[in-house]
Amino acid sequence: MPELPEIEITRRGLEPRLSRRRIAKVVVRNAGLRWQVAANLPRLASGQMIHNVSRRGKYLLIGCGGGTLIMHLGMSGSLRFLNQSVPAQKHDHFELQLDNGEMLRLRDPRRFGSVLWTSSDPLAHPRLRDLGPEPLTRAFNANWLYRHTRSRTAAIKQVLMDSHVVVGIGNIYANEALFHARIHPKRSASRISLARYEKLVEAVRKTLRLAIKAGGSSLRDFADCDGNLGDFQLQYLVYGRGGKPCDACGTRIRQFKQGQRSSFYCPRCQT
DNA sequence: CGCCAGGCCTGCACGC
DNA sequence: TGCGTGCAGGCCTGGC
Repeated sequence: MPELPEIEITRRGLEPRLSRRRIAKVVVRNAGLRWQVAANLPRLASGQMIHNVSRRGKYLLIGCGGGTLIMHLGMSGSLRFLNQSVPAQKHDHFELQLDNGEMLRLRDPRRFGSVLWTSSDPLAHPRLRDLGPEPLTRAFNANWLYRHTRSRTAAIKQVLMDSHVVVGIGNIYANEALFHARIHPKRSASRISLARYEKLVEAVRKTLRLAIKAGGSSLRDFADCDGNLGDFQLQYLVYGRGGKPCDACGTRIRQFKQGQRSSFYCPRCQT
């Protein structure tokens, strides 16, 4: 489900309600996530005071006094605050019970998500240390993209979705951003000018900001940690619109497979 | 039944 | 030899 906007929406919901709370108990109902949840994680995280909730790419970082809980929502994960008396359902795999009777529960039908614990610098964790810049910071800019694509033959869409180049952009937002930048998803990344990369950087930022503002995209099951749905799917200009007319010129939106993912573009607007 | 779905790691083959 | 790179497969469940 979640790309950067959805994770950021989740983070904003978690921060005020987790900060300065103590983890009373950790419950692992099903350790079989993307990576097996470590057997000692409940012992390490229990009793910890939570200081802050941050985000790195699509990873949520719950910063505690003695370490950091790192969570990834995979394709189908979502987090929800519930009263501890609410019974767990089939795909509820993990929960943090807090010292105020509240509980944060992870639901993830496909189990591509993960829950990790590190007692050292979370940014040095093997899953995080090689990640590219955050797209909403100045470290992500046209020069960076230009430099990193000189020797690459890959298509620009696949480069945008490569978390070593830039984090947080998944299939939906890659499609949408390329439409805004008027760049064909199949265009070789090495054959894009610096000027066009300037446009693309702005398009990525605009797309992500608008999505965050709309509460993210709720296609099937994404909801924030209070169960509220996002609206951004109503603003899609190409994603999921194969065969429908382009908003800008009326040409039919085309769809094709690129690296096993669906790509959508307007053959007239995007070159 | 087959295909599709918001992610991303791993292993392999290739070319420099 | 050792890389960076590109590509396919795999992990899962659910919905159409």
